Amino acid sequence: MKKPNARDRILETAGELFFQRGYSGVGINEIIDKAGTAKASFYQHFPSKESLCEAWLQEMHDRSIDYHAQLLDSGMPPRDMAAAYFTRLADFLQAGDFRGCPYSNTGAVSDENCCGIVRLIRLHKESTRDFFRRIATRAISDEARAAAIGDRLFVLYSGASSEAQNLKCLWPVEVARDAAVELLG
Amino acid sequence: MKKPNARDRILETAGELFFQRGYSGVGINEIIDKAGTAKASFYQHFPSKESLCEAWLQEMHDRSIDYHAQLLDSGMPPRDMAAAYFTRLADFLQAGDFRGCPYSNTGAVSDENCCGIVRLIRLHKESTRDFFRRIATRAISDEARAAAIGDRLFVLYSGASSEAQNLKCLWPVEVARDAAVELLG
DNA sequence: AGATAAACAGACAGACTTGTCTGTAAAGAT
DNA sequence: ATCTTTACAGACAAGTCTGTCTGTTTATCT
Repeated sequence: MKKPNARDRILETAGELFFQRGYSGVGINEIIDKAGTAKASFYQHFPSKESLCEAWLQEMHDRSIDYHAQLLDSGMPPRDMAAAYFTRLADFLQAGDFRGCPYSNTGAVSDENCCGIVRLIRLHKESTRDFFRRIATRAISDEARAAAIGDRLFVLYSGASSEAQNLKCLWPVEVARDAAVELLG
Repeated sequence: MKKPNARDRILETAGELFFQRGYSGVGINEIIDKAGTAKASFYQHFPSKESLCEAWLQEMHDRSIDYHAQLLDSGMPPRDMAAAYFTRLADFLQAGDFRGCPYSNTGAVSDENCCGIVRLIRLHKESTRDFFRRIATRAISDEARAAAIGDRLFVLYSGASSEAQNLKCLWPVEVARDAAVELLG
């Protein structure tokens, strides 16, 4: 019987619900019901729904940073790294019912005054761009060309997530993976 | 003094607001206020908010079909067609305060039971994919290869819109355009 | 002029939302 | 044993939302 503290239960439950139905599609009442906590407990740990969202994005971002570092340290050739990344993306999307990128989805419903959320989205996106640039740098000697190819991989990755969500299918990810392999091969 | 009928005013106002702040971020009361109509008039023309959204998506889709046909009939070489398309996308995003793709943004907040909306999003995305495949077919003789490159252009296009929105900048579109030119050149 | 259609104004219902508040129960620490 | 922290339960405020309703005004057509 897992019984972590209330904060962790809230964060985990909110993460699942936010991912599945979007930040604006889930209310606090549902979160605390499913997490089995009282509303007062919620507001003891999070000053607002927005700050809960920030904690969720931050947690995913931390995990993403770990994964990027792990992949870059794996010793694989860059082409295989990119292929592994896209294969994992395909698994992730399929497992999550093609809900796409949580950051982009959250960004689509948060206006400019949610500056904490917007900041985290931008942070994560820039860090993912940087990850792809690092991969490209290992495959391409010309520095400027490597940066351009890295950005290209990043754009392909984003489009693959987005269209897999819209079309509820996997081919955009496969297309992006093939393109990435060609660009790095 | 333009004074179209109430339905047109509602549709135009809703279009601007949906685009700017997202489908779920705009209420009917605001729409009818800004359109200068009564609520009863709204429900005389649209049975629900969802059907208003469908009318909006349909209208944009029709315009998009026209633009695609016009571009394909322009007599430009395929590489220039794609370049023109991405340049226009950049203008569109900049003019609209980097709000990204209305279809993807709407898809991010509509669940599966909004089946009319989901259908239109899928329709539009498939039609855009088809547009890129047609461009690729004119530049690449091998049929299978052309289809694959067309899909790649489509994924680049989607990623460019999405990341231009997230990062509030234009470089993803420029990256996608350069990649498209390379793929077709 | 009289009939018909369309748009007007706006109250209202019912169900949601976030966030605050009061009070209670169960732990662990000194 | 008492004190403090943490969590529980849930009512409540104040506002939002969509959609329905009654009734009035304006315009067009015959």
